[in-house]
Amino acid sequence: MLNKTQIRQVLDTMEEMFPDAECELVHRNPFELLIAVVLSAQCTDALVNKVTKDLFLKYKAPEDFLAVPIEELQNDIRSIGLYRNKAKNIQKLSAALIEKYDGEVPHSKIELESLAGVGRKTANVVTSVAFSEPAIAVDTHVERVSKRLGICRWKDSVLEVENTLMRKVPKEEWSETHHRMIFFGRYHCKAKNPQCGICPLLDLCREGKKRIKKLA
DNA sequence: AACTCGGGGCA
DNA sequence: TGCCCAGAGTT
Repeated sequence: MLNKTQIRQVLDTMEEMFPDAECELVHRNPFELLIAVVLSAQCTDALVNKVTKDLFLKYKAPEDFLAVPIEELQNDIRSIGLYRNKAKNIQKLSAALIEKYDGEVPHSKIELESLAGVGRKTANVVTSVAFSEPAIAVDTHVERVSKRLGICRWKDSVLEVENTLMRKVPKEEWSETHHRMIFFGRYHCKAKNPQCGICPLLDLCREGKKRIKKLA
């Protein structure tokens, strides 16, 4: 297991590799952010950005999503995949916002997770990005990278990975850490073809060294 | 813990 | 073509 000093090195190196690692969603208001993140499940953020660009010209508030038949909403988000579930969730979620939260996006993770289509990761991202409450949303990239590097154990659950990261990373860096690890995982420490041969973190990486030895 | 939804992107 | 994706809900 990596100690705090080693994790410090890891994060600094990731920042050098991906200096621009930041979420484009930062510039949205809380409602648009929530919708965008719900839509982003199992598809790339590039695609989400493309779709939401037009989407938010038409739908600006929860009422707007309820004003159309579900087939129309489905069609508007069709290219994003999983669109039937997502359209249904967005209408349910919009109704809940109006009924329970006066049309506003709630701030607490518990309330957010009670909304249709919003799970732990989405709630983390929204509280972190929209309300500046520190959080580390553990997705597949963060989990894989943490396990390969030895920041946590292989068999750790998502929740354990999250707790370990929160314990070992200073709170004010949780949000950046999340984005750095995602970029690192997506473009470098890939699930299928990790770039261990050219990885500046190889010396620190348990799995990477194993992998290199195996290839040799 | 495993399965499903699903079109787009990439090899 | 086939495989995977910045997930959540259900069984």
